[in-house]
Amino acid sequence: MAGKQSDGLHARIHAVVRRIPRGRVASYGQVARLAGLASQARLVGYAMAALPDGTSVPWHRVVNAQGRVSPRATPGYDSLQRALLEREGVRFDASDRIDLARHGWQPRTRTQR
DNA sequence: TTTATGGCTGTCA
DNA sequence: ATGACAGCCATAA
Repeated sequence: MAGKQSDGLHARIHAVVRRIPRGRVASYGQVARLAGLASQARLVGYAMAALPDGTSVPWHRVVNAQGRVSPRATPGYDSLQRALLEREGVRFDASDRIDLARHGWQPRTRTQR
């Protein structure tokens, strides 16, 4: 294991984010929880921020618990995220909000439980 | 090493 | 519904 511990952490987060289907969104907390990092939603955000430009990780499918695109430090990226989501068919509310009940990613079929 | 901040979340007023 | 506080921990200076 010549790697660093953070590699596994990031890999785990990336794996979860990668599992988000197109046209769907997940919250940081949800991703964190699925990655085994319960209550560490921030780390997910940092892991996303650390992603390279040409990443294959659909970071734009990750939004906050309010179903909105979090205002990032870099201006322009927020609109980019929204554009990418709209491009996938995700609709935004008049308050720039996403209907999580409709576009929210559900890794488990809750209807059966 | 310490300090400060951050692509968050949940609870309380 | 909105606004303020605290908690979790990685990354940067």
